Order: sequence, then C-alpha cells, then structure tokens
Amino acid sequence: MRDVARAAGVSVSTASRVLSGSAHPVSEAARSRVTAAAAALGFEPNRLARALATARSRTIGVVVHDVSDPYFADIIRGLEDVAGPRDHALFVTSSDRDAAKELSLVRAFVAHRVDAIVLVASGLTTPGYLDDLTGILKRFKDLGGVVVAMSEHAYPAPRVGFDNAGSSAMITRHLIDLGHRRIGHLAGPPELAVSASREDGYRRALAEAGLEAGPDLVECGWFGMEEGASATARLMDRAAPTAIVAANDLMAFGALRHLLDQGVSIPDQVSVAGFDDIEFAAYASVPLTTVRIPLTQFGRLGAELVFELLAGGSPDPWPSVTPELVIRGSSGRAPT
Amino acid sequence: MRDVARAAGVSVSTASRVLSGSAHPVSEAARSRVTAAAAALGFEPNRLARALATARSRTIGVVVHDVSDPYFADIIRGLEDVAGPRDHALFVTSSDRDAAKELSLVRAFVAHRVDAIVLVASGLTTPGYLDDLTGILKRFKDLGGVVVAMSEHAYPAPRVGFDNAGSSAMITRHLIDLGHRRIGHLAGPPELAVSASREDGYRRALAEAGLEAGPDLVECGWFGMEEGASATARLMDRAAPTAIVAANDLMAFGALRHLLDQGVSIPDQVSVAGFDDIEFAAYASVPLTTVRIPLTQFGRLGAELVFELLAGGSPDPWPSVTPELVIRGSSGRAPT
DNA sequence: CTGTTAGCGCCTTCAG
DNA sequence: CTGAAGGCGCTAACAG
Repeated sequence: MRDVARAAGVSVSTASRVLSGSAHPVSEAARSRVTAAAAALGFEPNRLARALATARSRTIGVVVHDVSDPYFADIIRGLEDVAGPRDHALFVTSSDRDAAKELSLVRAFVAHRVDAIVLVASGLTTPGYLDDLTGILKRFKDLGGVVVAMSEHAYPAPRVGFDNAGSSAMITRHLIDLGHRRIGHLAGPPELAVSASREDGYRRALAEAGLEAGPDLVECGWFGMEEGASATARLMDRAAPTAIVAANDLMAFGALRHLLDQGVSIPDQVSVAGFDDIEFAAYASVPLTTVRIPLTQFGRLGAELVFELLAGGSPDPWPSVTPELVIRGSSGRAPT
Repeated sequence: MRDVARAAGVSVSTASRVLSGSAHPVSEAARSRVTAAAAALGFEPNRLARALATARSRTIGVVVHDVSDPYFADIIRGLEDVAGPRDHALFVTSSDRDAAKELSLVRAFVAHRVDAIVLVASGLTTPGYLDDLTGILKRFKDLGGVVVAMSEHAYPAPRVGFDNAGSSAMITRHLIDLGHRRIGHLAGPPELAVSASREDGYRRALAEAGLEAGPDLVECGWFGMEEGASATARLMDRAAPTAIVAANDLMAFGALRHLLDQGVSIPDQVSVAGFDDIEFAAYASVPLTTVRIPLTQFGRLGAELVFELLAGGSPDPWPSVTPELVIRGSSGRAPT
C-alpha cells in the first residue's frame, strides 16, 4: 500500500482511506489518483492486516456434520448466497459428529478470528462436550464473536430453525390417514439432538391416533443411504410394518432400495416417507413422499441472522422456516 | 500472549517460541510454565497476527461451480480430509460458472492471503476470462501462493485429474457393445472445457465403431437433473436414440425420470449411462450404469498436491485417479 | 481535507 | 537458553 500511496503522491493514510472505503473525507483528485495507482499496480489489500487492525476478519466459520451430505451442502449454499455479496468468506468444515473433532474445529475458527461461527451441525449429547464448547465459545464471544445455531442444540445461541417434531408428526399423520397402523421409524444417530426430536414427533402422532410405538418399531441408524437400507432390513425382519417414516431422505432412499431389491412393491405393500426433501427425492427409485425443508432459504436466513447480530441487532423472534408435506409416489393406502 | 508470558514469568519471545512450536531451544521449565499458563487462560493464538508475521495463513481457497452439486461436495470432503489434519482451513465458494463471479472470488482469496488456491471448477471459455485470471494469479504467485487445478483448465497449473475423454469413450463403447447404434449424448454446458472433453470421448468411440454422431444426437444442457430431463425430452423427440450417454450423473437421473414418466421401459427400450458415480447413482429410479470417479480420493490427492507444492516440491508426473466402468441396471442390450 | 503517529498480536533476528 | 527491538500491512485517532 505504501507503493500505491507513493505512486499516487499521497500519504498511506489517504491511500488507506480511499482503498478501505472509509467515510473520512478525501478530495476527488486524491481519490482518483489512488484508485488509478492501485489498479495499475494490481494492488490487493491485505485483509489479514486489515483484520488485525479492525478486529473484523470478514470471515465466518461453518460447522456441519458432513459437507458431502446434500442436506448440509444445500444449507451451505444458502449461507454462501448471502455471505458472498456481503464480501464475507466462509470456512467450511465437517465434524463427522465427533465431539473432539468438532471442538478442535471450533477452536481453529477462534484462532482464525472469524467474525461468526454457525453451528449447523446438530448438538451432540457426548458427555463433556457441552461444557467444553461453552468454554470455548465464551472466550470467542468475549472477543466479539457471534454464534448462531441452525439445529437443535443444547448450547444456547440465537437460532434459525424449523419444527422438527411437528414436521415429523405431520408426515406420520399422513401415513396414519392412509390407514396404516403398524408404522416403523428409521431414527437418526442416537447421540444427535435432532434424532430425538424427530422420533418424538413420530411417537406423538402415533399416540394421538391411539397407536402404540412398540420398541421393535424403531430402528436407529446413521443418516446415510446404506445405513438406511440395513436398518430397514432389520426393521422388516422384526416388525414387518406397512409404512416407514425415516428421519431423513437418505435413509428413506436406502429403505426404498432395500425393499425393491426384496421384491416388495411400493407403495402397495409398504409405504415409505422421508424428511428434508433434498433435490434427489423426486428422482429416487420411487419418487419420495417427504417433508420439504427449504434448505437453501434456511441457509440464507442463517446468514442473515449472523449479519443482524454482527450489526448489533437482536432479532426477536428468531427467524424460522416452514416445512411442508410433499406427497409423491412412495406413500399409499395401507394394504387391506 | 503478553498475559500468558507474564503469568508464566517469561518474556513474550519465549512464550511465542513455545506456543508456535518454534525450533528455537527453550528450557523445559519455561516451556511447561508457558504451556500451563496458556491452558489456564484458555489462550488461543491469533492466527491473523501470525499469518501477517510469517506470510503463511494456513488457509486454502477452493473454487467450485456449486457446493450443492454432489460432485463438488464429495471433492471438497476429500480436500478437507487432508487439509484438516494438517491444520489448514478451507474457504469454499461457488462460482456458478460465471466468469465475473469467479474472478472476484479468486481476488478475495488473494486478499485473504490464502496459501493456495484450488480450482476445482472447470475452466470457462468466456472471452477475457483467462487473461484476467492469469493476471490475478500471477500476482498471487508473486506473493508466494500456490495454484492447483482439478479440472480441465486452460490456465496452466499443476493438476490432478483423470481422463475425461477416455472415460467417456469407455462408457460409450459399453453401449456400443450392447448393440446400440443410435446413441445420444447429453452434453454439459458449452462454455465448460470439461463438456468438450466428454463429448469428444463420446464422438471418438462412435467414430471408432464406424458410427456417426449426427448433430441431432447431441443435446446441450446444464449439469442438473431438471435440465437433464428437459434435454432428454428434446433429444427423444428429435432423434429417438436407443441409448443415452449423459455428461454427468445428475443429467442421467433427469433422463431416467423423464423416460420413466413417459412410460419408457429402461433398459428394455432405452439405455441410460451417467458419469461420476456419485453415491446416489445406485439409488436412482433405475440403478445407474456410469463411470466411477473416486471423488473423495480425488479431493485428497488435490490437497496432497497442494502441500507438496507448498513444501517446495514439484511432483512429476502429477497425480491422477483412475475411472472405472460401473454397470448397473440402466443399461442393457439394444432393442431388436 | 491531509499527514503523522501508534498500535493490532505475533514472529524473528540480534545481542546478551 | 533468554529478552529487547523491529516489523508484517493496515487502520484510526490526533493534530494540522
């Protein structure tokens, strides 16, 4: 920047003022000479230095469980869509639902002095995790950092969300309305807060219909397609439900594939429902009945919340997104 | 850090030396006191300051076309898997195949003084793009930055890749071997280098078999499912091929969905093949015959190349990954 | 409106 | 082995 200032025949301060878009008045003459010099030299201000001086890095750290899971990938897209135009860059990392890994990622974000940390990965129930996280984030906030949650999380932070339990109940009711009485559930990983919420919704809907969710009707898995397939195999062997509510679309895809491979006809013999409505849902082996969460918009709301907080606001209530039932070919009347 | 030094009863220099893992000798006594003090205070070194002092930010910028495209999401996962353990954070951004946007993203990366820029987004043929990119990256390299390409790119950079044309030819041959004679191609966006390569492979295979790829057999699209479906509609109307080679899996999913919706039986009436073998391929409406690119491993190789270059190495030859034909249910013998 | 002066927090010669 | 001093590139009072 010294070079730019020299080339423009002004002091570094003046150069800095025009280059940083400061509100401080600068004559038009000086301004244009600086701009020209910067362009001629291909000058690119060093943001590290700027961040050090201003205590604002224009950087946001995002923690997801797995970038390659479409659920998270879509949310990241939304975050990026609003952060980018505001000239903020995103650090993206996958925690693999591992407490130790997640904590070290968050610590790294703090070290990088990100302006905000977005926890889109659902909270873990691992012992000690919450305390450690709280400790790290306390220091982060003391440094002026902002924290936003985008999932069920025991850590108290401004949050953009949607009603997991309610949505799960909604789709379960859809199956009940179709006449199903034995409805199984493919639950998510037990250490995730979100798994519990979705399972609760499923149970609540059953209870309200006077049905019982015996323990043999719930099978825990992992949020993946293969795991969904194997969990379905166990569930069918044990309880032979006529309908299955999966805790996410990926598991539902696995269920569809497994049932089809077994020669089960869908939805004539068994109905299957998912959760999230990722784009593939409409292209699955059988078009999937599911709950649509507008993921990209959800991500955008998350970033908008970040910027509001960064600007000193404190939105009340926190934003949220409305899930919606999407009925496709994988659900139908219960077999008679 | 001053606080840590004070608490440990040493100078900042000494504290810095132990906290930064410097090779400079420090007595065991001092070392342990510093470590203890840092832990007690929950000290997290400011990497911005460190980066400013060392000219190494431990940060890598990644440009993809779209994070929410599984092809890129999987690659990012691989990059992350090796960058994370080496304590480097990833900036991830989507260019949307827009030259102006991509250039501004790259500019932001140099402003953030990333140590390396990974171009996993395929090169654009937009006029002026290459020159502008070259200018920016030249300055970046003068600053000590490293550039790695992970796709067909006119910009000359160390590259980890795979044989796009060859793989495309391979899968086309598979269809020819099944007796197909009228084979259509769903090409990618014409402004992408990778689209041309994959189309070339398709054409080469046809030519070698003495078949002709009339212009009506190739339909350009966009690398998405919906676009794949509409391109398929146009292609079927116009040329009614008995087999379709899509430039990526997403387009193939769209093709499957469209054909199925039209009551076309797959593969009895029409065979469909994809490219990439994203995880969903096995769970699509019809399990997809495709070319497997080990995407996560590919991503890992990209990051490893980055670190080799950062360490001053100049690997020769550049690493690459071997595609493999995966035959599933979407391809079968040509109808007689 | 412009320039001078201090740092931001850390690393790194350079003397001790 | 330890500490003092200077600087990485930029911003932000503070005088002019």
